[in-house]
Amino acid sequence: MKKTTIRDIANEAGVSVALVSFVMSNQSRSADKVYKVNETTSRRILEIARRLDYRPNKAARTLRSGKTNTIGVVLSDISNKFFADIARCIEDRAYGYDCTVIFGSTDENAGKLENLVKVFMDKGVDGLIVVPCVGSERFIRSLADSDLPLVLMDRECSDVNTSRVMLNNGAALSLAVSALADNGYSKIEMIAYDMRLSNIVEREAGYRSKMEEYGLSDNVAIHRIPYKDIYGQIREVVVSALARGVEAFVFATNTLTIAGLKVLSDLGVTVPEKVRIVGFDDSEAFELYGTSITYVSQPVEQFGIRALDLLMEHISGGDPLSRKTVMLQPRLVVGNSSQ
Amino acid sequence: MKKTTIRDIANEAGVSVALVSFVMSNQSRSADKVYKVNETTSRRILEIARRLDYRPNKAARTLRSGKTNTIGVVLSDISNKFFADIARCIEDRAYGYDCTVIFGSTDENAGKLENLVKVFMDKGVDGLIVVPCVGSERFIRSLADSDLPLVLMDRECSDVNTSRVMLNNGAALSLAVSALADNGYSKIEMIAYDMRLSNIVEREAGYRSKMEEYGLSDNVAIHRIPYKDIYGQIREVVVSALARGVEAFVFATNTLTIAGLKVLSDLGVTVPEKVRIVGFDDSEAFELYGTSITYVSQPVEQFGIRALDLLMEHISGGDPLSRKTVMLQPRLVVGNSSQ
DNA sequence: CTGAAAGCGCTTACAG
DNA sequence: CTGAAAGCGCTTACAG
Repeated sequence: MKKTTIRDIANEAGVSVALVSFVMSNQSRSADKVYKVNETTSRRILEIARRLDYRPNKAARTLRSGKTNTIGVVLSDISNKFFADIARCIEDRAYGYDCTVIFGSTDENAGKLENLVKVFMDKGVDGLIVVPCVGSERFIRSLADSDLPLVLMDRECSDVNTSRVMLNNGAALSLAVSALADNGYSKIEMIAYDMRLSNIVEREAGYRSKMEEYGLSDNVAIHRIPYKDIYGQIREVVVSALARGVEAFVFATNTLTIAGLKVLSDLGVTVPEKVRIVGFDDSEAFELYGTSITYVSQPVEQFGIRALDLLMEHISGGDPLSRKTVMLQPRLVVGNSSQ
Repeated sequence: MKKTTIRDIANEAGVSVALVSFVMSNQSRSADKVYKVNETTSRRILEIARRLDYRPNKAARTLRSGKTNTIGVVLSDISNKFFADIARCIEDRAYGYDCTVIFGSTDENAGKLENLVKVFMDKGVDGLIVVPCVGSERFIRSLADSDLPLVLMDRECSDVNTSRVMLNNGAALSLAVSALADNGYSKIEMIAYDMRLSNIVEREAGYRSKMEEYGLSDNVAIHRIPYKDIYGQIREVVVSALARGVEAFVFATNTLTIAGLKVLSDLGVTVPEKVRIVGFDDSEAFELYGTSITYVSQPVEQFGIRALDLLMEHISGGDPLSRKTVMLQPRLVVGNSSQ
């Protein structure tokens, strides 16, 4: 019941282990490739391998070759729907690359991020996909300077020469503002996070510049909510904004959108009669809300797919100068909440 | 810039690699343990290791010892909130065991499950946590007969001698029925899946027996929805049930609950005025629904924690006769939807 | 208490 | 076209 090794096959076939190894590795190449190995021998070896149910020992292969066929993905929180969806896409696509994936969640904590990356490197990964968090910039820069292939996702990190896949965050909030301004609303306020994450910063910039474009500079108001007690914080903001006669809210993230809708619902403020909103990201929660939600949609699956493809490109050589930035475009889904 | 190995340390310290290896592995034991190695030497070796930033090569260690410090977790779909939450718990807890986790999603497809398990075994895992799916019973039985530690989660698989962590599914639906019957409702119908998953079957049994307990056998009605086009299927069921004068619905899963609420909302059937419902699992979507939902709550984090603990117990020896079944208890969260 | 040596299973030059 | 051999970095008996 011991696992069969390359040596067992060699004995059985009466050839050297080297030849078996050669045949086995060529096997995984293109099917139409003509082996340089004698075809009869090769066929015999393959046959024996199948009969003995040969499974290459990955640890030995890794030790020898240095390749692990494993990649590490460091994201904020895998139980968050956005990242869970991305994780799923990466998992599926990695399968095609004959590659397994290990995930880690940072909870927006730079220390955890650093630690996770170290654990993954110790474990042995061929490359890393990382969602930066506040405070991790320096570490990520040093990481990029090492020779481990790296792809950044969802959030920028300045002065890092590597590939990345990002959302056009400015465009996302421009779409949100336009959706409301085009319906004649001008008192549009933004609810964002306190955190200085690049994507949040860019979304704020998108909001601001679009407001200016509509000549609404004087109405610009960005509310930066601390990461804890979101509901309570938003409630305060909403109450005072309503008192000032706000006409609409745009939200910087999905979590903020849900919390905002919950607040409005609890306050008995109907949408879109009393106030208009444009959300961020889709959510199954929207379906149970009374009115259909207008929201900015991200091509979630593209995050995973493109990031993995870029990483694989790095891993399989590819000159370091060919680093690419993939900019994903947001899309507006129009519902009644912005009418 | 090459990675430092045990040999570099040995050279630097003027001792054998064996001694270094011995010191390094003892180091990871209890801190108060007195080394049998000369303390000065040991200290010097440790010091050099730190100075040279020594990181043990996991592949070499695995090749030699056969241990990978990796476990595989096979679940339905990691982008599903329930499983994503579990994944997160397992990830966090595995860290404490100095162990990494690889996840795989079956999409309720026995072929995928089988394939994933094989990939994980080839990759090398010390153990497996598996959520069975319909049709995977035979394969899982054969898996349990191999010597790879295995823990079943969320769903049963008969005749498998291994540990498992399950929800008391019967009790879950009993709670749901009681919540409604105690409020005087008797025409309570259940919406479940077509799939013959053990947890669904047990939930149906729980519904049925509780109805009988209340003397409502004649009102028992279980609607089994196919896995595709859930919304459309539920809509048909709901419309005809309403025509028959149904008073309440109980749902077998979270997805069904959300879809059901959506259908009711679209039909303009208000809850609890026109019909009462008890849902399954919490969801952020409930927060945006007009009335608070009564639902059966599962201790989600316990699934991950207990399953991992059981698996680790298997892995670190533990006699095969001590297989345990952990039965998690559901809890009823009362809202207005059942009043 | 410490060292020399074998070996885990594979791949990769290097001969022939 | 095929084989003998070295070596990836570690751990584990076995000597001394």
